[in-house]
Amino acid sequence: MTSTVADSASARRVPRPRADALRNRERIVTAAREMFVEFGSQVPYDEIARRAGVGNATLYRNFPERTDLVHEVVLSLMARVTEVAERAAEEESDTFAALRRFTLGAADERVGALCPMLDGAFDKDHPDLIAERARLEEAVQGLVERAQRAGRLRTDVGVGDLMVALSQLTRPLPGSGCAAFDQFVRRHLLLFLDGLEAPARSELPGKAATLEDLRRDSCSS
Amino acid sequence: MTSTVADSASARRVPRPRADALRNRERIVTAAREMFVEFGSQVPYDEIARRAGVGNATLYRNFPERTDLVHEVVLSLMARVTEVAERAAEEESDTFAALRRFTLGAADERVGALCPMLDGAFDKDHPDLIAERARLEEAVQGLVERAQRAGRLRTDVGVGDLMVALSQLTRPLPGSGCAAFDQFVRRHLLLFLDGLEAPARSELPGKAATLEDLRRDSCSS
DNA sequence: CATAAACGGGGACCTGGTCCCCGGTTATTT
DNA sequence: AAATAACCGGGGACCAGGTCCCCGTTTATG
Repeated sequence: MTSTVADSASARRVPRPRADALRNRERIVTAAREMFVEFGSQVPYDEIARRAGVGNATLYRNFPERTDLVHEVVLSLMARVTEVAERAAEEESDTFAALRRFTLGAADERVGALCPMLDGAFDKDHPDLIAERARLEEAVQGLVERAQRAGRLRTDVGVGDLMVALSQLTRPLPGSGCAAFDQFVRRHLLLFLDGLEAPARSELPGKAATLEDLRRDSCSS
Repeated sequence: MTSTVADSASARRVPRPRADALRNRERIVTAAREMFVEFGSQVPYDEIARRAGVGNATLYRNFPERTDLVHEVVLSLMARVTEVAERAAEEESDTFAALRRFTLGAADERVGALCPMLDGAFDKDHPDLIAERARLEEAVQGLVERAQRAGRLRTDVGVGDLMVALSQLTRPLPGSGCAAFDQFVRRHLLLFLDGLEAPARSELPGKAATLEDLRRDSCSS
């Protein structure tokens, strides 16, 4: 056995997974993300496998616990959304335009899926998750604060308000996989953003919602 | 058998249901409405019965088919929302304030529940339903047109936009029966309404959504 | 007070999701 | 290019949970 493979990994016994195995794993996560958004994270394993175009055994082999799959999906989704936020902040000069771009971009990534994730068993305190969440929060918080300092965003709203409304508005109606619905969603997001713009047109009850508020409330049930 | 009872109904054999029977039926519909909102219309029959404080047999006796129950719940909900719309139009002098009042009132009635109803088997063309829907549409359409004519509501939005966004924003997060969430919902509805107010702050893609659009799209899946 | 309608809980049936086994297929190695 | 081992996929057994009915008891009516 000449060691041509085991250069960076631990000695031997980790000969690198096969190419199609990784491809399948990726297809599964993608399919799961779509299914979770549409039917919730309790959707049958076999359905996910079918959507991914793989046998159910492959799915069970890759993710023996449902928790693992949810974890992977949430992580990948948060990474993508964070990416959107960072690019928006970087490439958009107008602070409110940056906020718009983030919002619409996040909608395209189906952030609405993050909410239903919080239902069942799901390791909320996993290190990976905390790290990724920190990145996301920092990015969005940055967008919000920048726009507020520039006087473009009303100051009686918080990151939590934006994120929750965004999630709610982008959640698909259960029955419809209807594509034309996307058009509606964009309209409503833009309307909501118009309401977010300074100066404020009305007085809001309660307090600006931070992300801490969200975490606390969503566990209270 | 002296016919003291069968005055308005068909001859005999319809001696009027017992008092507690009607009371139970009402409690069931109320419980079902709450459960549907929170868990979708596929929620187990036994759970509904438990929430209603009746035995499951009573539930099965009153609504042998799930369709019947959904039908009843939708009908009762639409009636209540229509009521809200009509009172808002009648008692509020400012046209936009009427719109606000309707929106918040409808949220209290949990219109969000109407959406998940459209998933499974559910007789969409029942006469009762068509009639009630006509009343509702007329009432809301009236509110919208009045506000638009008064120049208080932007003209690039339609009844469909309002109803869909309203439904979306009031849908509860699956996991949380969290009461504090209501506070958020009101904030977001008010923000959305601010975005709806004339003059328009941005240009929207697509066309103002009528209720016809909604019906067409939600069946396409 | 008599009576019949309505109630409620417990248990049998059955649908539908989970999870494993094993024969066939496909990427890697010399 | 052939050998080999990892990976794949479908079918079926197991099992949890929802549905639905039966029957002894309660309660409104006249």
